[in-house]
Amino acid sequence: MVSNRDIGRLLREISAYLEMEGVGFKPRAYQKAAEAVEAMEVPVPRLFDEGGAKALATIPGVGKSIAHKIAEFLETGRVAYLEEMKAQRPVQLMELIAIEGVGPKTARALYDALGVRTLADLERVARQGKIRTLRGFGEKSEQEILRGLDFLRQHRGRFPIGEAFPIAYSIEQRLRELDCVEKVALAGSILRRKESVGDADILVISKDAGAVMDFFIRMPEVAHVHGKGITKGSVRLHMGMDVDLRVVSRESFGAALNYFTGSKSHNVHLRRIAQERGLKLNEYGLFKGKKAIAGRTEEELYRALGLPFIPPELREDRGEIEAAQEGRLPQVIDYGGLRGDLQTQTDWTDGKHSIEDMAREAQALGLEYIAITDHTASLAMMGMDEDKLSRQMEVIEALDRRSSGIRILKGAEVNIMPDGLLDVGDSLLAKLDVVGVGVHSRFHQSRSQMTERLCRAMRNPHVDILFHPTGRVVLKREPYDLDLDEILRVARQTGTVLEVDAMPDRLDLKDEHIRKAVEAGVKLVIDSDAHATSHFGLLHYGVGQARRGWATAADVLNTLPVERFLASLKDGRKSAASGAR
DNA sequence: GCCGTTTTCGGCCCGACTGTTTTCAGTCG
Repeated sequence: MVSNRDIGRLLREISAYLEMEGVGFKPRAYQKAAEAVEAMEVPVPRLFDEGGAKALATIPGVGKSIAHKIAEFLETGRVAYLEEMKAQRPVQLMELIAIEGVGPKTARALYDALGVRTLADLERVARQGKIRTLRGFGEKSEQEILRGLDFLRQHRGRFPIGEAFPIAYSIEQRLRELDCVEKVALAGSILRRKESVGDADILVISKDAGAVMDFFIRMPEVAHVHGKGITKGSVRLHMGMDVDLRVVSRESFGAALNYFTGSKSHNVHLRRIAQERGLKLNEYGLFKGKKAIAGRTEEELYRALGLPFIPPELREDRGEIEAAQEGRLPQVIDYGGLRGDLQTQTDWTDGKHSIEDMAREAQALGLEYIAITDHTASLAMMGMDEDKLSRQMEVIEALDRRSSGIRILKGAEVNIMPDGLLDVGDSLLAKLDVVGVGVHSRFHQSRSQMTERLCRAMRNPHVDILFHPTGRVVLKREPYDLDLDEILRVARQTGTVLEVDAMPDRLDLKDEHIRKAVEAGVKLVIDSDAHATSHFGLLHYGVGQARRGWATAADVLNTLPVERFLASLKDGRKSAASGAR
């Protein structure tokens, strides 16, 4: 089953190879087409089934040529055009450019001069000191590449939750529909909502294990079957991830779910507690001697151990068991708990859809308010200058007056300059409902510079929210070097809200940072950072992340109705005074 | 390769930053 994401990836790959060849403008066309495909609500394969290549060409940014390549991909699983380019320069380009600082041109230079085709080749020539001898490269670029390789290696074989979850979820849904399946559940680190996972675990109860296994290993996304028995099947998917399926008994379901969900250290701790009570805990149940005293459900299991149910997102043995024993386990925020979204981009800058479309979709998903936060001027690629922002504010006001059922707030994603000043003047900021600020350049400042930069921005009395506060990218880039304690102190002092960016490749703040923020009494919001209507559906990743950070609804301001939300922002008194009340 | 109330050719988000140069190419957002 080919997803829009798969097609997007294909188009990006073609774009990268074209860029490596130094072709002009085409890479950009494929890039845009990839973005459009990924932003589509309708599955592109269905579009193709119903209307052929002609229907594909109705996608904005997809013309005749790209439509035919998508069609070829859907029909044959490959694209000759891409294969030819690969034959021309047989480098594993997507792997190589996954390293930060390495792009298609660098990959080409390394191939042409040193024959680098794979990450292993790259590491070898870097260690041999050959890269620094090339024209245009030096010692620093060689070090940078080695650092990038190191980072990649630490995360090898891991998949961002944004890739792993949809596939696992889709498999779970299909298993659920089988007649022979009584119950099915996702387990493992996906259930714990870890930001990246190594594999997917799925449990089922079934009278006909053989039939379930047969279905499982014949799913269209299966590339290789590692093994298939009566209770366990294991496959490798085309996208590289392994999925394990286990058929368990009704009596053991809760125990198995607990065992396979982990984390390992959480389980070890639970088994120790069982031991202290003269019990034995394993994947089949909780036993007193030979007699099972719990195991059908996780609730039952925890209760028998003298504990309240501990949500999977908390099971890292980071104090959750002690908290549960002492009755101070937090009531973490619900997946349906958000009423608003405070970071959305539209076609006024780099978003795909109009303000109206975004508002309509947000409303359809049950949100009560959204802030439109397009980029500001100094983002060279696309930002709005003050005139354009002013015009947009008028448009938003008019739309908001006309709309019913959803409140549309005037906002901006204001750029924080290297010195901590903003690229929009205070008088205009004062007129916005929601001012978000973020860093988009000069990531490599010193720790003290970056810390002071963010603190200075937060001290601006109009700044409400610090967007994606640490700049990290899952499996690709560590947070900026900054003093988080100082950031939290100033956030608390100034009443600045920190964002949990729900985009699955950002998930910024990290879970441990959220927990620190919660402990410091700093308020949070969870935002989609939507650049298309389909992105509102990603908010649950942010909620999962917040749950991993022990955040309750009270810690997350966009669980509030809109007026109370606005009133709890830094300049809330202003809003409350001027707003309808 | 795509697109068009400046349409079927000639444009295509572009500036900051870095490391390498001594005027620039590549990457990033």
